[in-house]
Amino acid sequence: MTIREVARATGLSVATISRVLNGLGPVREETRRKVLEEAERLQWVPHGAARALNTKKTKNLGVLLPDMHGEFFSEVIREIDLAARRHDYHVLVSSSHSDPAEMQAVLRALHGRVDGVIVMWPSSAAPRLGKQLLARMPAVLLNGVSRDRIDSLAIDNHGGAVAMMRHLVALGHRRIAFLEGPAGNYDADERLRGYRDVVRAARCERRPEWEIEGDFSEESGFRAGEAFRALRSLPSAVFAANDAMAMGFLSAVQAEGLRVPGDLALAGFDDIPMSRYAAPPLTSVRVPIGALGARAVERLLASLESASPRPPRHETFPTELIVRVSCGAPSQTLRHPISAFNATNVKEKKS
Amino acid sequence: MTIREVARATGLSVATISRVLNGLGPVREETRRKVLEEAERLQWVPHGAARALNTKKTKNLGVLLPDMHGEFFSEVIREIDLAARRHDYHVLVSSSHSDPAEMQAVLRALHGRVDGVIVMWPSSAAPRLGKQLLARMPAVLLNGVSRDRIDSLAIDNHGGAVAMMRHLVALGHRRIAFLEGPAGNYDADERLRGYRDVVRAARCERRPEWEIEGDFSEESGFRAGEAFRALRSLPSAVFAANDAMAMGFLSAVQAEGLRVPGDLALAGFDDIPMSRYAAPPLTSVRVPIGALGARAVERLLASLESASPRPPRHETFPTELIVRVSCGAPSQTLRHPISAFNATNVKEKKS
DNA sequence: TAGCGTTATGTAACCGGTTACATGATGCTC
DNA sequence: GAGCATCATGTAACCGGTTACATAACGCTA
Repeated sequence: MTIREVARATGLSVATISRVLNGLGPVREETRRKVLEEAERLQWVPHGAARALNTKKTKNLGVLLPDMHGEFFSEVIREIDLAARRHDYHVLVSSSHSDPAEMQAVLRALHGRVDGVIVMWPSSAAPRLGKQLLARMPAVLLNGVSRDRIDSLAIDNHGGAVAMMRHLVALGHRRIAFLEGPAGNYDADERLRGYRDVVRAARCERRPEWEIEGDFSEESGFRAGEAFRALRSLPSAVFAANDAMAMGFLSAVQAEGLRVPGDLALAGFDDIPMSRYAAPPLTSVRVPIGALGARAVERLLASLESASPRPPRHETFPTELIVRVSCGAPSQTLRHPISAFNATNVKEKKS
Repeated sequence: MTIREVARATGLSVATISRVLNGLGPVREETRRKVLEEAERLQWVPHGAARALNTKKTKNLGVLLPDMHGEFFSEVIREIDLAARRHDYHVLVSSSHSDPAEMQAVLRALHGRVDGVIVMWPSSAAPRLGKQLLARMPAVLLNGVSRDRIDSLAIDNHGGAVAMMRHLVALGHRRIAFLEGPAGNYDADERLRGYRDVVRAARCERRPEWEIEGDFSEESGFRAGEAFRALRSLPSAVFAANDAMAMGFLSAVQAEGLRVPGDLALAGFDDIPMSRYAAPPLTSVRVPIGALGARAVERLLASLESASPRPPRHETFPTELIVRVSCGAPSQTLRHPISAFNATNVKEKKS
């Protein structure tokens, strides 16, 4: 079933069929109706690849995600898909990439299948490779700051961590441990940096053993919780780099008989849905996942649809402190504004 | 940068370039090397749409998901993507469909963009619409039994629910409430059916108010937990149709001072990662998400690659009872075998 | 050295749309 | 009624690959 068959069935030419389909050239109302009727009757749908070949627009967006699990990623995909569909685009995902070379291979294979890509690559090594990888394809980096001339969006990880630490300090804590995310992960590193900045600024007690290793998984949090008792000096609060680890940690220390927040304050990051239902409900930092995905699509489409190349922009999304009872404070929500919220140009630099 | 430019640069014809690329016809080793070198130097990658147009293979698979959140969907996508990539396919997702008409529209738009689709449509209404929707595109139904001639895969929801109920009965419970999933959802309905079957078979006490409404969300579980006290007659156990609701419910009843499993046994379904870290760890029914996704891909590719149409098959995946302490039993794992595990032909019927 | 099979490569049609340009019909003005 | 603008439609080139078929070169045998 091709456009030519529809043309034959209606006694018109292929050009007219195409015009009706795309609402372009002038077409008599009667002709238009006849074409639509016949197309419907023959169940004809234009062939995506054929169309893509000469318009050079596939109406597909690629989404590349790192090798990680969890609710966070499903939310991002969901929001991206919703935003894309509003603009008549489809989403091609490729998840679970651990290694730059593999990602590059996928990126090449995407030539002619997508019009642009949204790349989420939280490895700190990303910026250096960004330019080489993405030079030939319009792209938006999600959650990895680019030092190249590529649009990018990020969460204010540092600001969120600082806000949480200040909250803990305000509650009187000076002995605060940090449960780290995977080394080399951009989000994890930024959150750690925020932790350290406040530890220094607020003259908190500092001990190397209070920077505990983790990898963002519930299990690593659980293991950290099991090992917690063995610390030579116990902190009064633990700030986990994400909620999943906080939940695992919570489960382990409660099994050991520790009471939260009575004996120990606990805080997380991400505010996943489950955190509200933890026992006790978990104080966390909310991350605007949906807004992030939608904005990435907007940005990408804007640069696809504008003829002239636009200067790359970097945008940081603010986070929000969600105070529940796991740190002993009364439940409330504090917005945490950051100065860099409005889009700011990244200063260009030679490659 | 097209194949013709590579041809010009090497002094060869486009046919030879194409042959080298696809490893087809006979090519001199020296020629092959020259082509590959030049392609690399010019950064040439074949154009997906052009290729798709005449091979009639896009090497893309579509995945249509319903309008639901949560870890379950991200796992399914992940596994599908991994399996697809092993076979050199890409995955085009379209999520958040609530309405058959909308889904049909997307399905049409996929013509010429994908070679086949994996459809997850847990609405009980799906089977009737399946044939009309999917007649023109190779498809595998995930988690919705088809009464039409379409391949399908499903979880043994009924068997899993029965196993859990028997476990509760074996622990001495006769007053068991069920926290339902959304009405019309296939998984939810099957789990409810399993609950009712055991209630009847084991002569459990029956009360209409013990079939509590829910919609699979944490929040609906939480609300059910808040309302729990108001029941005129309290059950000794609650079986939630999924873990997310169980977690919400747990949070609410614990806040009211109920002890689990002391005062009340609680069980879930899905065995999401978080369930292991609940306090108390949640007894649940494990669902083989990964295997399901991978198998769907295998099936779809098999029917794409075989020339002759193959008879549609329906396959049910077994579940596994995961016993933790939320029901008061000692922690252990029971496999629950079902008779229908091996693929069985769905009997064909006239449409 | 003619004849033939085998191997390496070239030529051009084709996939199913879009669109620049050509053509034909119609209505309006003077 | 000739000239011209406007509208509706048709013709055919083109997008960038693949592949059937043609051709050229080579080696081998009789």
